[in-house]
Amino acid sequence: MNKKYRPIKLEDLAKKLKVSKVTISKALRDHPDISAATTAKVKELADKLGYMPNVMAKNLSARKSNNIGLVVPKIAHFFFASVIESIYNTAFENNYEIVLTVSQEKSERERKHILSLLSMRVDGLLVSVTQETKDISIFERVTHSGVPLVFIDRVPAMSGISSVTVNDIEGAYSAIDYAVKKGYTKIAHIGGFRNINIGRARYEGFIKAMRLNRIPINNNWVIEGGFGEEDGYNGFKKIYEKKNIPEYIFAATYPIALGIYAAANEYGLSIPEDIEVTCFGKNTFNRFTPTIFNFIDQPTQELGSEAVKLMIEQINNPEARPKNIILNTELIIGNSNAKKEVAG
Amino acid sequence: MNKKYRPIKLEDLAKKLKVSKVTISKALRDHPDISAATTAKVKELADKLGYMPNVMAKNLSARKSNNIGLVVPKIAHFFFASVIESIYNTAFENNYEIVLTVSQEKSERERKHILSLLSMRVDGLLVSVTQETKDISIFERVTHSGVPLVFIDRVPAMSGISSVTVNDIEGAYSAIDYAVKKGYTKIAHIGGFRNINIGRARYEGFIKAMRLNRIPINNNWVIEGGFGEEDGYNGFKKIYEKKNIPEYIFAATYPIALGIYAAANEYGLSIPEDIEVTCFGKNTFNRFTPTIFNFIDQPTQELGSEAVKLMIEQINNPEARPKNIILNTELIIGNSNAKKEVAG
DNA sequence: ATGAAAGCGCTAACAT
DNA sequence: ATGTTAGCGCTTTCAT
Repeated sequence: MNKKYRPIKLEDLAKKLKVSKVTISKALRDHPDISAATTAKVKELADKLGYMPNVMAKNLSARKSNNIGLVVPKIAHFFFASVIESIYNTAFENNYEIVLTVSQEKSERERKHILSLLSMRVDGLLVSVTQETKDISIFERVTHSGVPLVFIDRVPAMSGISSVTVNDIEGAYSAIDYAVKKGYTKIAHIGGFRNINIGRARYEGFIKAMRLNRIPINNNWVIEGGFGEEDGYNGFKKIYEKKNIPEYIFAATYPIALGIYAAANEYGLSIPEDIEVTCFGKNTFNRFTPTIFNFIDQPTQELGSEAVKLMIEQINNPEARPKNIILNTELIIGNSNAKKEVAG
Repeated sequence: MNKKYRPIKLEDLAKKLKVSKVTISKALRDHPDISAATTAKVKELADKLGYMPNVMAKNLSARKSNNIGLVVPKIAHFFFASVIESIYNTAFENNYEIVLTVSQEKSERERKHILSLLSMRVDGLLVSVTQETKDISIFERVTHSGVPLVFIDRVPAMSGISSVTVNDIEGAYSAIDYAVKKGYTKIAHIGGFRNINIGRARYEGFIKAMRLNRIPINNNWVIEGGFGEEDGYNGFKKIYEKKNIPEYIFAATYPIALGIYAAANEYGLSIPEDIEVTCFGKNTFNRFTPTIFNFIDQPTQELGSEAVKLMIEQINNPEARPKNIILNTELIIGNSNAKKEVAG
């Protein structure tokens, strides 16, 4: 290992070739100013010496980073892992780098990350907010800085900003509609915080479907909380303690459904035999295996790719008006899923 | 939106306060040179004006990035999502930024990413190689550049480099041992490519356990391929076509197991009733729900945190000798898992 | 076709 | 305690 290693720079190449830095710089970028002969010579030497441009210097000089900042609440969660992967792929295809940060559902951490991404002078910012984000001042600061902002799936209460989301109301509605058609009347909803769109819209879809189907809403069966496993777990316990068990639960997220499962299990209740559960999300890691939940499937790949495309549009055309893209969900019933996919 | 927005810089603050840039720079960093009074004044103004240091300039000047580059084959895969999340958390605690790139199991893409991370002058490089990586020249280039390198889980055939891995041989051994104790003799292995450690070690553990237990090895039942679902699917088909079905399959990864499940399903075979399957990995997204596979559980959180710690050690002490950390696995049998966790 | 000079925003070394 | 100078590695005028 070469301790005293110092990366070679333009100047080193320039000296060896007895030309100026500028010539090297231009040659490496195939600038028409430079003759084919010297360009070839420069490239050959650069290759031989393993020259690597210093991107910090390059970006500083160019006053742009070619980076898109990304802030998500979680990674180890199927929905986000899948969206992130899609974002990376789309960015790669378009020659952008993604700088990913993880807020761990903490709005304070989210704030810090956004500030440091702004400090990095990212060309744009892709954000899926935490479940506790209420203060939107940081986002106002972003737009005020002139940095394009696109929200993905989770959008704070704030207008005039581009976003890519799914039709949560429709999705929730379809889950309740399915239950009603199946003859259930004892229907519960364990939902997320309503300060952000997905919590609110899923709740609204639930209410709307209940009303239109004239199913009475039992307030003990409508729980508001976080989006995680512990929230589903606690939510179910709250319901159980009232000594009146629903037949069907619409959970706002897959982790919530897992928490419900765990709590039900403790009380000796089986899913889906005793209680049928439907949730947003789909664990495609398991797409071949049987599952005990029904899913309101979200198009994670599209969410990611549309968000990046929208971002690039905004970067290239800062005048563009904010655009809100809404994608559709699909209700997938329990094991029929596994069977269908395997058959297809 | 302020189109003509230009981020404020040290100089702007300096002018307003009628002091020099250096004073500002030092004040903001709490340099003892500067009096408490001016420091306070500077900070107040910086705050008011929303000053954000330009990290490109800062890093260029400081000749270090405070970034650690990370290259993984996949994100939307429980194992990697979990390791990545742990890496981000540990880096955050230690004030490092992670720059994540995804090779999508393509060694060519991996190479490109490593080069661009080197161009970014990352302080160190964390890599989990693709399943097809054979050419190690890029890694030699990294170490030759004096950039600390730590491999995570997947290590190419190359010595003298730090790594954090799990005890794959032991893990594989335990999976076979369990099968033998249960009375199975018709045992198959659908494994990954043996050009990288995890494919090779899992295969070796399998062979070793079979030999020590004096179980005959049927070559039709030992498949080498990739680590993905399609590889498990194709692997099982190959076995099935020989018209002799094993009782037990040890799959190298969770995706392979999923592929096996899908293929078995097509032939009308059930798992675990007709064939029992054990694989590396654990889908903690499902840790509460029953599962049809047995798992050789890998400590994903520790893999991530140990890797970052090791990396920081190497960054702080470039003289440090390479260290190879090997973590243990744990065999988890089917549904006992769900029951245990819920009970606990 | 090639090069000299200036500057991107910051920090470190050396005055004052 | 504060300021001056120089330089990080690159790109962009503007000459030649």
